[in-house]
Amino acid sequence: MLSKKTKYGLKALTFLAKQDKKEPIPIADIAEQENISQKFLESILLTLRGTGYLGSKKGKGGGYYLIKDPSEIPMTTVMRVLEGPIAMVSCVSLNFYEQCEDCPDEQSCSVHKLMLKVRDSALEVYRNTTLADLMS
Amino acid sequence: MLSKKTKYGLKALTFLAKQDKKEPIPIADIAEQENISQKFLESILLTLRGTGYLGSKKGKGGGYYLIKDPSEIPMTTVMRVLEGPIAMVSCVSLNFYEQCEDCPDEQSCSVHKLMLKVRDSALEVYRNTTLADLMS
DNA sequence: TATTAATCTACTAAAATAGTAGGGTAATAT
DNA sequence: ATATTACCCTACTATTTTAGTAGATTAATA
Repeated sequence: MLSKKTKYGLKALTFLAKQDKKEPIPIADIAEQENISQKFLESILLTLRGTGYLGSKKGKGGGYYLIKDPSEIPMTTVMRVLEGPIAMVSCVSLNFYEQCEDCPDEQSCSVHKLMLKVRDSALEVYRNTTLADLMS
Repeated sequence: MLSKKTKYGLKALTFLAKQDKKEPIPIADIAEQENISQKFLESILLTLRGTGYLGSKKGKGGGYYLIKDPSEIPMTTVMRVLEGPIAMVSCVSLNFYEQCEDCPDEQSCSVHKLMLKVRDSALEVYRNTTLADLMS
């Protein structure tokens, strides 16, 4: 299941992408519009800032805003930051690879075989989907 | 992340598929060979029996065995029984559909849009992969 | 200087995961 | 008849994740 963190993060990004003017939007506004706990959203946006796609400004007139065009924001980065590894087992993870401690041979492991396929197909979706695709 | 339940279930199924003779294999043997807690495996195999692909026999000479040919056992069924819905959000689930309580409009929801694509791609993998594909 | 709004730190309650431990019942082969 | 093995329960536990809440601090702006 997708975590609420990811769900809210995606909704917030889409909300920001939909704004006409690229002025900063306060967390409170996003939280209210998208029906998200403000404090929770606070930490989510902070996490998302780490992608480099999101900028923030303090003080009056401050808030969050997109740095890049939605079409330049692929879901791969967003999902990795919010949800963690795209792979369902660490032994097929590109960015978070780890050997399974109980697995004697990766090449002959049935779980490895299946999860490799699943990862590839998910990765293809995330790579070919940008924030712009989610706006319409 | 894939649960150990699913991981162990897949390993057990593959183990059974690899047997030359289709005689029943005791749980204890599978557990030992695949390095799985016997009690845990017990409950997993019981769950898997619900798919109709797995048979069991009590008493001496008893155990678990495949009813169908591995090539006729698609991962869709196996994954649904072990891991639950293939969809990452209930609003895109085929077998476990539920409306999101916080979502005013499914059609315009960015999460819905993305997760629909992810579900489709995962489903394609699971539908086109059978137990036979995991054996080699 | 006051206000606004992001940032940081710490804590918590509930649920899920991954088991362990132990009991008894039912079927079957020898 | 006995041993073996699946089946089916209950109950407990330890760890991790999830989804927050609360409150203090820092920075920018009017």
